[in-house]
Amino acid sequence: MTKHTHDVSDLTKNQALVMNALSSANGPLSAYTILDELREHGFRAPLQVYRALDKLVEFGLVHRLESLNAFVACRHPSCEGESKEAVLFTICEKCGNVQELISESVVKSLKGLAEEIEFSLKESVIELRGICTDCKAA
Amino acid sequence: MTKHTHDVSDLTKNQALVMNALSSANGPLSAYTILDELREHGFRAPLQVYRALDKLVEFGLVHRLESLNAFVACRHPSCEGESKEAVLFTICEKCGNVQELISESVVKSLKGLAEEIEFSLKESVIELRGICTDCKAA
DNA sequence: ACAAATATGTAATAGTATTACAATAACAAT
DNA sequence: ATTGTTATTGTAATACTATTACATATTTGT
Repeated sequence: MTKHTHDVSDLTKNQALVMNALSSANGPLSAYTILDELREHGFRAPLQVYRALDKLVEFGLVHRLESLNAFVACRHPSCEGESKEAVLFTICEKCGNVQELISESVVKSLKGLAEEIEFSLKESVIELRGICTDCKAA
Repeated sequence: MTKHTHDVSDLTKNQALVMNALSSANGPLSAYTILDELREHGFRAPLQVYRALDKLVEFGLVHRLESLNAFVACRHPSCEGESKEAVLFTICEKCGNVQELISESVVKSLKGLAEEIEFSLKESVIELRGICTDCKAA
């Protein structure tokens, strides 16, 4: 890998297929859902999906939602690079809607805490579960 | 359930066995590891573990680590009640050590963010991945 | 004692992810 | 252009995590 940023043209065939499936979805997808969607494109085994996902996550183009065992395309064009400590998600437990955010104030308090306890922070998993605005209104 | 707090004497037989397995472990355990440890006490099926874990998590006596698919006994005596929005974990990717913390500053920024975007926060999943002090030293 | 609610036992199945091995394609350096 | 190297792909088998369904037993409240 010579470059440190990635766009679709950098991706291999399988990576591009998985990326496309996630980008055109309007929410998180499980690996096996992606597999089923890509069978018509020749996918036959879970590993084809997991390998592509591994790379896409590494590139910062895709995020894994730990509490959902699912994956979403990144909405922040700038997620590549050092933002693995900063991204957070809200997950509506009613409608399933997922929002991706970066909060400077959260990042700051998190990094402050890490420093305080001398923990060398590499990556943050922050998933806020609750009810979104729309569902509260309804 | 008439009371809102729980100690070991409130627990059923299976809940107490699972709680004890987690309490005497020095780190997170997977459900199936717990199952294996409790076979000698008569456990035979995953569901016996999962049902107990569900309750223990509900009581606030046990936390689930989403990024590890594992469970830990709560170290904060006060985790029962409204702290599901506040607890966070550091996970050392080298030695596997897990530390449970509550940071007022993190909680505050998180709640501030939730309010800002009108998200009704029920529960926070916060798992900080990195290298712990001991492993950095070594 | 009885009904209702809670807890348990067991089997089967569903969902998620990895290991192992073989083959192919991409690519840099001679 | 060939060779050696690395990255990617294909495929099968397996391991790990979690839930559904159904039967039985225990506890609790009246």
